[in-house]
Amino acid sequence: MKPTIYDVAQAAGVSIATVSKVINGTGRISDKTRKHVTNIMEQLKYQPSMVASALTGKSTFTVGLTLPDLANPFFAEIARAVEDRGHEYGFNVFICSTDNDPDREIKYFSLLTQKRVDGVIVATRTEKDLFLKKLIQQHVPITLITGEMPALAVDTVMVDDFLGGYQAGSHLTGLGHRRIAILAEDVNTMSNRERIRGCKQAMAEAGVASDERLIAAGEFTVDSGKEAMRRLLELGEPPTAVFACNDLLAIGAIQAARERGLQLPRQLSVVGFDNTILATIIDPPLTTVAQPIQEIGRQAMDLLMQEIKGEKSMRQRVVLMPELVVRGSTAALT
Amino acid sequence: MKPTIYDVAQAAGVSIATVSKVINGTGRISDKTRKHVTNIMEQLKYQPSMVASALTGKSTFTVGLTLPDLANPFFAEIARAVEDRGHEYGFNVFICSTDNDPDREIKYFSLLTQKRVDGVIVATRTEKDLFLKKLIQQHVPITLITGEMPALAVDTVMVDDFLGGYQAGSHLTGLGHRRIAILAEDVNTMSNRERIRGCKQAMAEAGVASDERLIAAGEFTVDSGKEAMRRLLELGEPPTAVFACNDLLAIGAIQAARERGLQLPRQLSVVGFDNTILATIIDPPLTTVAQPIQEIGRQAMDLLMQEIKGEKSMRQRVVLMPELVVRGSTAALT
DNA sequence: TTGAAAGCGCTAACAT
DNA sequence: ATGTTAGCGCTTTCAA
Repeated sequence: MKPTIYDVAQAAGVSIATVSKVINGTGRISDKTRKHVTNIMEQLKYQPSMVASALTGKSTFTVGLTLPDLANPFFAEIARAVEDRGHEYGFNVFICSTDNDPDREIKYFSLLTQKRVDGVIVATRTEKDLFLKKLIQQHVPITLITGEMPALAVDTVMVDDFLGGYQAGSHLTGLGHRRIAILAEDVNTMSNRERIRGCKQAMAEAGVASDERLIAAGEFTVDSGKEAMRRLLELGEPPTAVFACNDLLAIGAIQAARERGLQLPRQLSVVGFDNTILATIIDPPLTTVAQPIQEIGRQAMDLLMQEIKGEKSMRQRVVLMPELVVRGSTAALT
Repeated sequence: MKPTIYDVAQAAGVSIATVSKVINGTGRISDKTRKHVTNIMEQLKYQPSMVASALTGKSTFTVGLTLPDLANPFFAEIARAVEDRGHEYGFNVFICSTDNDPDREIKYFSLLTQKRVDGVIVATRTEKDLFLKKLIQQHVPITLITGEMPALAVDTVMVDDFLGGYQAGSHLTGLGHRRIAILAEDVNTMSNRERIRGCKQAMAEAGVASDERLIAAGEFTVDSGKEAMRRLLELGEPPTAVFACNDLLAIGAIQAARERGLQLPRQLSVVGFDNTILATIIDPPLTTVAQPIQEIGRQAMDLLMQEIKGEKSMRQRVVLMPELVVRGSTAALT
């Protein structure tokens, strides 16, 4: 059996209280006994049980991270960033891919709360924010990322989607494009709506009319982007440029264009969003609006930690700036 | 405060023992009280504390997953597969990216054991298997994936790397290639060694000499592959085909070839390994040796569960078959 | 069929 | 400076 605090107390000839104190560095212990106990602990390879200590009211040093799909490179990168910052705090993270399935969300919700996680970072968003509301109701510290600005008082870190869309739009209009299509994951998510709005704003400022027929929606997949682009290319007057609301869609668009025999970027310019590893892998390399993924993970964790430690009474919203990264998938209209 | 079993007992007018029994479906309880108690629990939104129950000797329903880097698409896909199977068992998974850094490994080891995880799936491998040995020593159930065949009695699920290499090699020689380069992540990992050996075997059988100067090693990154390929292309008699031990390296090779102005696959054939999402995104689409990622995750979890439940005395090694997926990055030598 | 009570490994007053 | 002890929320004999 694993040694307990009793075993080390006995072996050291002290009380368990003393051992507890040297473990936690609390109370006043003579240097001598401290060292002695420390030695014994090492000898016995003693590992304090966090489950026992959690039961006494201390935290579990565990947080949950819910996201749609860990296999999606964007979320994988987010998860890594969150994990890293968590690790610095000595926290572990439970990863929870929900596939946007309410049933999975509920199941994970129940597992997380039963395990008494100290908080959860939510990168999912489903109908009516049911998951979120349940968490709030249970007073679980939360921070929201990758998302909307919900009608709920919750810590949030987000990027300025409008600005990102605007950057994409200006880039394209600046290149002379006037028939600009937009590919969204789902026009109903606030982030996508804002990106679209930003893009349209840039177009309007450049005197470019936006054509609703050039706005297509789908899912967060390459195939969805490809399909949508195919349809757009069949239009009588096809677009000369596309702004896709994420890299996966942008890649689908590129593939569809290739399929049609178009030369990129000469005959079609494509701008993505996210700046995942995929943007550097596709040919031509994707011009895309970069999200500061590291920073998102870091800030999300930081906010959550403050919440957990009760260092903060006010909820806050951190808005990070996106940045257009110009690569080879965009060119001046010829 | 969150309601405890006492609150439920009191509200239901029964003892905590009774409540415990209806929670766990143990003992004999009359249908009437069972329903009554169940109602009360719902009313109070009672969630049994797994930390308390874990303290009484039950398991934590938690496992750890160690991998080099969650942001690497291959490992992200592995993680997702593991998570999914774990979820079916009602388990959560702690993700632990180590960057192959022994310090991080140790820190995670200590966190995982202190939290009394029920087991860990290890997809990392570092010097001297220190991490692994520590786990074994602590009697933590383990299963190894993505890896070697260690000189340790541990459950393992692996793919037949030799066969995978052989498939890649045969494909290339079958296409008429005779100058075949090999890009490895690290010639010292057993899996890479086996892949190389398999490829060489296929070459030998086709009467193709293998040239040690055409074998390059690097890291598990695109850049590393690009760099290695650049050097190979500067050789007096450059290769006409490359077998890369993973998709990232293969992509680097493709990019280096492009950089040189080579037409793919006409002037250079490339075969990867893993069949990650990247293989379908790169242009030309990558011919690659597919690892059955879902199956790996599933089997790993299954083995671990058996181990945890003590249903099995023997350690086993499950060997899965890889499968060559032919796409556009390979062509007959002209 | 139900309940009383002892523990699981630890923390935190409170004594000494 | 160190020890005693009462919990933390649950499971599990063992009685009733």
